Amino acid sequence: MSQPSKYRTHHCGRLNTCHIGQRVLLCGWVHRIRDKGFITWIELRDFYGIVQLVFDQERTAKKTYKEIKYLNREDVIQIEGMVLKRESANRSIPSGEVEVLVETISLLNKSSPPPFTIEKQTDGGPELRMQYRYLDIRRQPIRDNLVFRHQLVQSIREFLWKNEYLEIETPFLIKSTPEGARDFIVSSYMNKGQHYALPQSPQTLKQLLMIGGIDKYFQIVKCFRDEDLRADRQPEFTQLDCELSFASQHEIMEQFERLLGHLLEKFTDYRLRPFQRLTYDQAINNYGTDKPDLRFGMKLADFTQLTRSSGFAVFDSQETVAGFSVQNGSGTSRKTIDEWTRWIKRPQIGAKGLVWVSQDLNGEFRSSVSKFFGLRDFSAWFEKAQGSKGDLLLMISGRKNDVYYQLGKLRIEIANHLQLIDPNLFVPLWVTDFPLFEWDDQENKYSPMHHPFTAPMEKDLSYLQNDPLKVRAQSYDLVLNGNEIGGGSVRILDAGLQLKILNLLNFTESDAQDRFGFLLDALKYGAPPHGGIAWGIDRLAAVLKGKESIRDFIAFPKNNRARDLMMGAPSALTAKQLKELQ
RNA sequence: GGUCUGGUAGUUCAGUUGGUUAGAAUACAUGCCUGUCACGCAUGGGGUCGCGGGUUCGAGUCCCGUCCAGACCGCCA
Repeated sequence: MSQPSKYRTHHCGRLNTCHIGQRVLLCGWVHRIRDKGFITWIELRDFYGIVQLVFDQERTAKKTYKEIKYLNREDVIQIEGMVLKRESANRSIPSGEVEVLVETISLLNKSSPPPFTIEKQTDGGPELRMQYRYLDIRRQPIRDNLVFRHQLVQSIREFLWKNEYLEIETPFLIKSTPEGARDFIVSSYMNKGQHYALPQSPQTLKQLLMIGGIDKYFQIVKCFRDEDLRADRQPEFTQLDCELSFASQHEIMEQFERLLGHLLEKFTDYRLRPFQRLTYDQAINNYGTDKPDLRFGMKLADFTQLTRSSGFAVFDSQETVAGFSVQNGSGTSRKTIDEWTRWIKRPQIGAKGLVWVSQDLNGEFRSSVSKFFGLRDFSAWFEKAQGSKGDLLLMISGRKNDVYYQLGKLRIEIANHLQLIDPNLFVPLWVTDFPLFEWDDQENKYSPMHHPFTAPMEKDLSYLQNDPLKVRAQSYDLVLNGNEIGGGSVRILDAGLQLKILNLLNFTESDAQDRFGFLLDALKYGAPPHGGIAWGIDRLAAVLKGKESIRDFIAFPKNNRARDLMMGAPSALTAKQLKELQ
């Protein structure tokens, strides 16, 4: 047994009927005061929960009873008293059957009135909560999120340790690479005029570990990208980074499917394995996105051939006509359809309009395009979209890529609107067979869909020279409920092929040597076949709790503009600091 | 870089067609209350209507600019 604490003998939230009759010493924050005149209750809160303290004119010493008049919310106090069974229990908290009759109280530290209430449902807005993040962390929901994140990370570590993965730290001060995201730059005082970059991911380093003979590596590590933020994107974020030697794509996927399956079983009601698998093309053609949410239906269907030469210019003039059917949607009001139409015409989505066909329960069709199409057309479309009586068909025309993107977005919007998504459901899947490259319109060049070290599929190697966009990659994404939570690939093993890929990505031979020479060299010295995967830990935690924003799963997040509102970072350097770097 | 929404009491918000002294809830302070648990009741203090300019007899309200916050697009190998 360790020494008894000078501060406390028990934790507030953990007191229960077992402790009745015991004298206890407790510490915590004054959560709420209910002063009834003859009797006063104070809710005392610590990390473990809340317990009710009781003071009254009969049982409490006059001196103590006077002292509590000066207490305020969030004051830090220590009390000594006796645990009693409550006259009227509060079933909504674990300690609700007992209360502590206080004998002595001491004020350990005074608190100013907090700018927002420290409650489950606080009255504070997001900006204020960020500015006083330490107060926000006192609130149960944020504390629960941090506890959950801890448990998640512990479970991942446990699993990987058992499977002989070695946890190795890689450096944060590394060399800047011009591909990919914008680097955060760190100046060097020892090497004036030169700069480190913070890693966007330990990608090259973990490959070098494999070349160094490490068999299985993992790291739970911060990564840094100086790009604009989103609700699910922070400039510094935590990755589970893994790499394996002598492992095929199949084996890597199998292992990490087991890991996610294990986590889902531990933290959710989900039990189903194996995970579904879709190729990139299937994902796009069926769901309009490479990270589909499979918790609901509404698969996309292509109507281009079925609508040709009808005289309806909106369809005839466009590359693609596609859509999906909404089950039991035939009763949808014009007002709602108009809302969806407006939603999809917003500049962020960019559709030109929305065509609808509804079939009521008697099989009668109504449509916004009845002038151009008839019963035979409508029936054929419904059949294609696997719709039936009582359903509503929604269609968009335009350029193929745009149409599928827009339908993908609309599909999710409607599922949310109609509450088709069961929040307790978790549907993971793998997406494979990604293209190795995509065409970058702005820069007018190829860019890697994953990263430049991803191995092409061997059967597609012949396209590399003449039709690089046809080359598929040995890469895979792990998707959960419409969120990309991980991605990985088998890596290029051959220095010559690696150089060739870098050339295709507009690196001259000397650029490639300058930036990635260390890796190209290392590949010449017996690199083992290897590959790996990286997961976004912040996002995984948020998705498992059914939340869109990752900010409440990070103790001290940054805001929309990458600012830390609490400490006021980033900020200007002093003249002295700047001078030292020159 | 762009689109949209918002900024009024410590906090969350309402504020009509431009018109008297800008409201509510909550928080805070004081008092009352014999078992509360979001306790209740009474009273009170609390405002640079983000900032700058313009229109007007008159602006929280209309116009222009700007700053800040949030969501999204671009971006994020």
